[in-house]
Amino acid sequence: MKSFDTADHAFIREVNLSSVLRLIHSAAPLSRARLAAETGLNKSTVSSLVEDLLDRSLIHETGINSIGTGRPAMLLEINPQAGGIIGVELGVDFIAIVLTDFVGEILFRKKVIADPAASQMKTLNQSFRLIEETVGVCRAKGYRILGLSFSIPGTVELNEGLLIFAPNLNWHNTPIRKIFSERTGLKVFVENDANAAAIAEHLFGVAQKLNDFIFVFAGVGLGGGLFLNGQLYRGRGGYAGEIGHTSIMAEPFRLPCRCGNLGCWETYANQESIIRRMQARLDEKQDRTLSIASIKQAADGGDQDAIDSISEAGTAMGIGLAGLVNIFNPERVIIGGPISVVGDYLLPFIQKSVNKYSMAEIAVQTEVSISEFGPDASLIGAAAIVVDDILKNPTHIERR
Amino acid sequence: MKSFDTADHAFIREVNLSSVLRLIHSAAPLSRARLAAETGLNKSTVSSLVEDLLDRSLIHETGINSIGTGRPAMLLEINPQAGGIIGVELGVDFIAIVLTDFVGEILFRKKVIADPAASQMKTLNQSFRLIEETVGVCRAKGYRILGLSFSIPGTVELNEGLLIFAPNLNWHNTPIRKIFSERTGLKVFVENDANAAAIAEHLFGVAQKLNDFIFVFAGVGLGGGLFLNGQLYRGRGGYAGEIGHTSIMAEPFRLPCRCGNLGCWETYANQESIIRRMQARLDEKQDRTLSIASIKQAADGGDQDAIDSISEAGTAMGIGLAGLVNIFNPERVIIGGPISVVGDYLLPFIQKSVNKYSMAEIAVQTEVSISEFGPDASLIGAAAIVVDDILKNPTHIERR
DNA sequence: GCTTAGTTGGTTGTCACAACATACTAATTG
DNA sequence: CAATTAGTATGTTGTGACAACCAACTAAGC
Repeated sequence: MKSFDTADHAFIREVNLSSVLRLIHSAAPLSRARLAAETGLNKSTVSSLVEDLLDRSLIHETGINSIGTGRPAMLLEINPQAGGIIGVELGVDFIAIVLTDFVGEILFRKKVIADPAASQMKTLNQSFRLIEETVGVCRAKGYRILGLSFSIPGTVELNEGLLIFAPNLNWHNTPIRKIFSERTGLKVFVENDANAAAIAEHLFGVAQKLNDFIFVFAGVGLGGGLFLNGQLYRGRGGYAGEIGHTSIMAEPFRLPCRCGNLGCWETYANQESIIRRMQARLDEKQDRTLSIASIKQAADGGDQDAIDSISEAGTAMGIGLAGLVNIFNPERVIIGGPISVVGDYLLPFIQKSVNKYSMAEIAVQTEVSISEFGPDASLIGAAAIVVDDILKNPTHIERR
Repeated sequence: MKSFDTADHAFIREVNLSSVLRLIHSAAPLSRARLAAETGLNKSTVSSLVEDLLDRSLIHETGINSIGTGRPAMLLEINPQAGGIIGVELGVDFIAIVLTDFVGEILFRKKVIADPAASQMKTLNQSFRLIEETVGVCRAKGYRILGLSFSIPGTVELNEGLLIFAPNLNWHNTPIRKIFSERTGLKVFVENDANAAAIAEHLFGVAQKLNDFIFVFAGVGLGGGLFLNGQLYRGRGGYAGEIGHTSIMAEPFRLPCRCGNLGCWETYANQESIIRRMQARLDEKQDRTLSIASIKQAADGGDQDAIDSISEAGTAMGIGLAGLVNIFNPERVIIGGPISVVGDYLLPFIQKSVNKYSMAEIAVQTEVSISEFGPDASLIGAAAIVVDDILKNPTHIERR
């Protein structure tokens, strides 16, 4: 549906408040005078907006800059103590929770095992108890709670905060927001895990100030968080980002994919593919159960089989990414999720095959990075969603 | 670069003028009262905005609706005579020009052969003469000229109206806007051909009111116009949309691609691939020079070889599209460009393989269509760019 | 050390502008 | 005539722009 959104005075104010707040977020510390110069707003307007943001406790005055001639400037920064944010990641066999402040610093975190076979109700209750505990921690610090946010491996409807379908959890049409806002009274956000991770990178990670980048969440499969034209792209029904299901011509064997086809890219480049490659090498020598952690350990110890297994997956990863780079001409591609523990071994091979298989003039414009958040990208991302909402709509937080 | 755009009174006015104008564009005829109801704006505000748009001749009062009780409404529509728009398509071996009115109706068109070996200067002069002729036609009708717009098979920088690189023309860094605005005094727009075609579909074609769709321009290669979140997506340097260069596993043979790799999707699905398939079938029988037009003729005559050649390309097209459908979860995929002359034969095979190879829950949300503009999509698109600019920024047109 | 000029930061008061609320007029049906 | 819907006129409110101002400092000359 096309939008015919209109504007009024309140909208102007919201836009300008957001501009000032986001500028402080990305370039703090800043004086009122610098803000006026950078935004093009009048000095008096900036003063009024800053006062408003101070009233909402979203920023604070943090010191005086007396370098140079003239009156020293009062510097402004984001106020980390604006409030606490609770992020929850619902995994297939775990629930992770984090409490952060308004600048994404972790104040408290906890992770518990969840039984994949347990009922939805049981898992939700388990989450609720974790949330209650975290709320307690937050209140003990004297922070108000700015929001409660869920990162979920599935498709999501944003307006209603509805989980449409999570294949690995086997949950359908779960009204997450309704359930948790009723039980906690908090403002509840729900987002897909790869999208959440992309927001984390945009606000706190290696994609700050970028308009066009792709987050590749590599774990069981390959999920993409597409950040395009300065915003997340979700597609018609929230399914956008299923990047793993194009066939690539990297290797002769073709494995069945969870999507029903053969030879999909993700079967060559996901976490499992590294284990499989290692297994194939070891079969002739010995037999033991492998994990991505144990393979990393072997690689750290100089085991060539481990290093080769990771390298091959990296090459396959890069071949698929090359196609995405051609399609999106992104500023950056970020690899995250469980696979990022072996990121240092993967990266050079990914970069090499991206450069080899994507068009030269596009490849030179693209950087490939490993997420700094490692396996926590989605969890941090849940919290980042709340920060993002406030940066875009500062009036969501009350003046006082 | 991130944007910290600010808002002021003029911005509110622009937003609201645009909202009203776009609503009239998409749902005319409408009364002021309906506009107020649909936009949520106050009745008096709508009256003021409508008067403004009338002053700019962008809309006109077109009749009275006296159905039902109460005072009859004065209906408003887009004014086709708001002005003329000149669209130019620079092809490899032709220059096409079109004059349209403000609702995209063609008032005049012409196409001339261009020598691919000729100097850039010569081709530009040839274009200039065509433009002069078209300006004459427009002036003779008493229309002002709203803009001059170029659709180009290459990469473009929008702010400067600069052609960065067009591989098939072998033009680099050509300042199209500078050249033509100096020589004609008109407002000049420059856009990539696939992007222009996407805009044409959005304003006048089968993508009206859609927020997320993909236009596939199939000719020499496969170019994509990506319309996402209600706007064109161009990527970091304007290169986005190179969709043709992922390898697909459709067929055993692997042909070299213009990008330097082997077995790219576009080598199986572009216009040339149909000719090649037909050639292979005919080699054993006879020898003659083939074109897409002659193959269509054969298919129309019931020639099974021709029909099969097209079908195979359609299947290959669908396999590649399935990957894009998974990535973008679009509302629609539109096939256009030179290949669309055989669109009726292609479409069922494309649809079939899209459904087969993309994820089921995503495939059901996606429609595949052939462009109604056929080979003219990019040319109409050039004109559509100007309409789009005015719909978004009505104040670009003077009050009088 | 004192004075003065110059520079930069930030506030105050006035204005213009756009949307809004309200009350009105206009034109139709029954 | 009442009821209904379309559209206008008037005054209010909220917003940013602008210009003038005050505030706080540095630099330079005596």
